[in-house]
Amino acid sequence: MSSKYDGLKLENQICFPLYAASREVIKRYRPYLDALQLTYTQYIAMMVFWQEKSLSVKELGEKLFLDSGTLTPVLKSLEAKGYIIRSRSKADERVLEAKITEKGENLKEQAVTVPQSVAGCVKLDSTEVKQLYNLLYKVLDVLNED
Amino acid sequence: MSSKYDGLKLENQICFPLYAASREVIKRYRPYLDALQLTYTQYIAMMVFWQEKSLSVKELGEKLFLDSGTLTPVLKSLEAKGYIIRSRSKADERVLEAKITEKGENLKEQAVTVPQSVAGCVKLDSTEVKQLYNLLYKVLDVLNED
DNA sequence: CTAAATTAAATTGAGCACAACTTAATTATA
DNA sequence: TATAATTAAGTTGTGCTCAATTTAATTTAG
Repeated sequence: MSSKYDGLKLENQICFPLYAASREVIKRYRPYLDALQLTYTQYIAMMVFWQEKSLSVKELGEKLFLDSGTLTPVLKSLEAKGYIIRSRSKADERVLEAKITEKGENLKEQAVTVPQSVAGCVKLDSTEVKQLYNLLYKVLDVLNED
Repeated sequence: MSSKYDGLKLENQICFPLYAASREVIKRYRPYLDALQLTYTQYIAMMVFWQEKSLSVKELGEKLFLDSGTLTPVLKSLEAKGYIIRSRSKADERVLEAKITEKGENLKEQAVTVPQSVAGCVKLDSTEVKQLYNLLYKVLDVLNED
């Protein structure tokens, strides 16, 4: 039996399992990230720095889908821990460049086991992971177009 | 060329697109929910009340994957708006029962168009939505087992 | 060249999300 | 049946997340 209210059920809105699964997976990172003294947001920022070495707040924000309101305190915290250095661009004083330090590079060695450890909890086979991955990026790409 | 650090790339961790897509989709709800004077968390709580009419904080928390630390202020806010009433269970004074009001029921009429409006932004076809749905619940079910 | 528009970060304030702890009620056990 | 253990909510404190605003630097147009 269906009604005009069916769309208003939790189990009929894709957005709810997305939201719940996201939080539950992030929770699984916590014990491993606690050992590194990183929050999840600090961790994904460091993942970008391990690849890019140096970038502006705006560039980092585009990669993480976060704005300066979120990133400014996260970057200050990472700088306080000694993993990055923040400095104004000489070419354009509006731009803040964040650059990974030697200490930040070294942290990569300790972080390298984190993804495998968490992957063990999720228990999708490689085909399913690929499917999920493609669907999520399809959603992200469309929403990112605006 | 692959390295032992490949797992530490954003694009190789399922958790990142999950986190980013979740936030981006929720952002699409905002304009519609603003019109109802509801936040997203208040909205998913109301979705449960539209189905269940009355339940305890614990039961609601199990459905939403949220604890009393999050739900207590959300429920107080919904009560302040007149959509629910909170009262202690007579059978067990520890339990707080939250019950939808007439006004809360009426809100459903205004909310009924929200899911369709947002679904339009996501742009997955019905097969893809079903796939995504199944994969997300698979992740949730496994993580929920502990 | 200068005023207006744009841009990049930072700031502010509201509302989660969650861990850790507290309080009060109920249940289990010695 | 005392008391110990457990349970349900609430409280507290930290850290996002985001919208809206502010500040300062740069670019664009008149």
